[in-house]
Amino acid sequence: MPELPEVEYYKGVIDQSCIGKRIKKAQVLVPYLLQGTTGNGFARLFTGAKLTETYRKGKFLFARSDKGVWLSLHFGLTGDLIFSREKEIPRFAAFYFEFDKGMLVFTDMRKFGRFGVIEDPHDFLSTRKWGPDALEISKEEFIGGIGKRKVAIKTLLMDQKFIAGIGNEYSDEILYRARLHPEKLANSIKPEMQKELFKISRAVLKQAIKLEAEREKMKKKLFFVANRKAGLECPNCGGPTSSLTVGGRTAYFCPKCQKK
DNA sequence: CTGCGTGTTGCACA
DNA sequence: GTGTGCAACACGCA
Repeated sequence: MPELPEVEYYKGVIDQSCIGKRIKKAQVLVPYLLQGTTGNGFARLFTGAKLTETYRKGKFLFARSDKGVWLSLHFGLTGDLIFSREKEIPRFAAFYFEFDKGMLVFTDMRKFGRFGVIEDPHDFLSTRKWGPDALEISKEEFIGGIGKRKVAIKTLLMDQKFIAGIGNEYSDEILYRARLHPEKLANSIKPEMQKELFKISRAVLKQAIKLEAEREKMKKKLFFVANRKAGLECPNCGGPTSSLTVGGRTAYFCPKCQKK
């Protein structure tokens, strides 16, 4: 679930509720998901600290502490970040920061997410060879990449080393809007459509951010993000939607509207 | 009970 | 180097 728009929303959660406030207590509940230090080390590092700024790239989120390190977050499949004013600790909480009024909680039911302590986000990302963020990549780089890769366009859009931030759901939405078949080879896309695809990618992500990546709000406007099933009525042609495995992932699309 | 899945990594193979 | 396919991670749900 958490792709670029969701992570951007989580960035806002920290920005609006946590920046500049003293962390009264930091606690790790699922050390299995923690990287770069131990549960105790993490607790010691953040208890008494203040978060000073956040930075998102692709599906990664970072928050700087005034003690000179950064918190790194990756949401995996089911990671979630909430600011809660309740007393009890939410189910599946992996760690929390307690503030004067409320707590920031990272939950992850399926435990594919990760959190940790790092020195510097840029070093961290460059060692993993992450590509530019989907909202920051230049038109030239986007088009250049598409032109020379002989892979299914869906696979390329989801390739984090090409562009960071787009996952299975938003890639389906982008291709639906561009009327491109998910299996169409990237290097077979015509120049006009390359430009169009660049525009549409940005538009889809920005629209989702505007809707706070909320399923309910996206239901009508981002059809394949919110509706992941075959046999549904395509909002455009009324025909049934279909599914296909592309690059090991399930693609939902409309076979009538999206041609190779 | 079986199969499936929103993400990433690593590895075998063509 | 390029690209593909799969397994693994953990867990709820249909």
